[in-house]
Amino acid sequence: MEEGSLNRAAARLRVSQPTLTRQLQAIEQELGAPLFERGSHGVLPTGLAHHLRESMTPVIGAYDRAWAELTAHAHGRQSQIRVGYLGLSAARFLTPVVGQFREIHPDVRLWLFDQTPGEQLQALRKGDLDLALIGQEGAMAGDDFYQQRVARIGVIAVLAAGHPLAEKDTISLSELSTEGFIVPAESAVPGRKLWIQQLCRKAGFSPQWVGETDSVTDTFARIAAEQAVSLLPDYLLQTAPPGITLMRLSDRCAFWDFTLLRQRGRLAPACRDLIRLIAETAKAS
Amino acid sequence: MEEGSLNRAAARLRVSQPTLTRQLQAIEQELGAPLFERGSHGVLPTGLAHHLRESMTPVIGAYDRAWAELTAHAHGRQSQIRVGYLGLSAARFLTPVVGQFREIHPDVRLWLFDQTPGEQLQALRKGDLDLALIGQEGAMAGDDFYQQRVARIGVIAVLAAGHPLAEKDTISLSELSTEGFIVPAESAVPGRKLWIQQLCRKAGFSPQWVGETDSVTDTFARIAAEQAVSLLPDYLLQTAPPGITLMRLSDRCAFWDFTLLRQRGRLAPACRDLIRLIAETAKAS
DNA sequence: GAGCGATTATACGTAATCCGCATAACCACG
DNA sequence: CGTGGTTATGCGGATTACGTATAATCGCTC
Repeated sequence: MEEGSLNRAAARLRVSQPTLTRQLQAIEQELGAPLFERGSHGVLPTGLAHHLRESMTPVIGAYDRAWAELTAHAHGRQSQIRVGYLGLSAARFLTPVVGQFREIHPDVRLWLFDQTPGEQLQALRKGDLDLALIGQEGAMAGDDFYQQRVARIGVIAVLAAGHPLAEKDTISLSELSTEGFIVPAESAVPGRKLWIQQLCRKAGFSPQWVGETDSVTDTFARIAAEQAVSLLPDYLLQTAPPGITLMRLSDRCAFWDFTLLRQRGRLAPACRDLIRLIAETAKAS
Repeated sequence: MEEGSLNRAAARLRVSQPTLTRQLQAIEQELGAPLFERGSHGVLPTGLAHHLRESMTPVIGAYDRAWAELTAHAHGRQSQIRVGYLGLSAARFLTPVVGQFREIHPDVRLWLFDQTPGEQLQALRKGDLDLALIGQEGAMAGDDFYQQRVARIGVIAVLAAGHPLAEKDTISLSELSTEGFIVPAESAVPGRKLWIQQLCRKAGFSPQWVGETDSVTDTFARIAAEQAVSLLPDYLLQTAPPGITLMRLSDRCAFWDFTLLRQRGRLAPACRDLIRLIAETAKAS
């Protein structure tokens, strides 16, 4: 259209004139109508040609931009990192890291999403997250993502404040063998029930389930109301609400693995730095 | 990504597995990073693959929609017709047609653009118009568009109300031979000056130019102020403002061709109907 | 531990595609 | 009626792309 002549257009496109003629014929045949009218003076665009240019120019632009973004990503120049985390773990593991990371990579946008482990896994599967910070329930993800243990932390028992065991100084897992356990729903925290089950098995008993909840707040409320118990990772130690007593388990074998899941594939430098910072912070604490 | 296996994906895409493997390798090489991690269990998508799907899905969707629209256009199923017209000619030639057309093609969107002939030509060249309704200045478009004379109408002289010739009953072109002519700028109405020049030549004289204007309103104002004259198509006969007298020329050879320009290429049925209606209306009036 | 079933990667021959050169056909203009 | 411009076409060669057959690998089961 700009040259008004297949000859000149072919020269500009670095192909021969017969080639361009045939390519044009192919498109016209596929469309079902001519794009140019030929004459001894050259070619004149039809309305269809104008229409094609108008509608395809933005498509090509969008493609080029997307491709540029993709190659940048492929070469490790990531413009954003999307991290999912469990709200209550952020204070200890994530908050201190954000500032340091921004200093190293001020041009990389850091998105933080407060999500349950179940939501994080779903987001990873959809490709909406690059990194997920969850407990060892990450094992439920199977081989779909890379896993890395960031820290191994203790376990605390959750008791109603008036519970007899709440009066003691220390508590061991076996003392909970006759209690009723409350666990979060499998959809919210996949694998948590299994984890408690295995812990109890090590302590020599099989836990008795008395209910499922949707959130930590809900867990606390029901434990206070129903005199039930549960087990949680110990970063929640300082967050006991009124009516709830949190006690660290004395069992050595009772631990909770803080796990980082990341999307498969090459690790961008920025992402590597972020993971390093998180791992260091977790180890130090 | 949906199948989790090159074998199953190849079957779905109706190609052989080696072919799909090589196509994937080609894209990965061009990107510079793998899209999948291979294993004996099948393939697992990397973060880059997720990114690619996220960014390319809308591009492909936009392409498909644009292509569908294009083939529809190519097969004559046009969803819109964009018509440029000269504001003052609409009442006589275009307004009556719009209603009739809407009855025949209620699903075709009719866009009407009030533009000077110069703007219309420019819009045609950009592909922003399908049809243009102008005077015989359309000849200036050269071979870029199809031309069709819609009607041949008379010419009127524009005189200041106090002008001596304004007192007469009839007027012929030769009586204007000593007057000063005002014409619209070439950019606004290309060819108008040439047309007047040729008319005067037929009448045996060469017109004397005293100024250029940007609009009909401006033309009227300057003619009233400067006692100049001009020539216009006679559909403006009823629109004389105070201080202006409009008189039909008695010369038989003085006429103005009302011309329809249309984009090159196949003529869609809806567009053909619209043109037919315009031509009939013009002929009847 | 051997074998089976599944996976992806590679080798190779063939078929199809695509390109450029040469040339034909056409037109406007002088 | 040639001449310089245009686009279209025939043809040979090089490249590409595909499918079949096969290799290499891995996990699972017996």
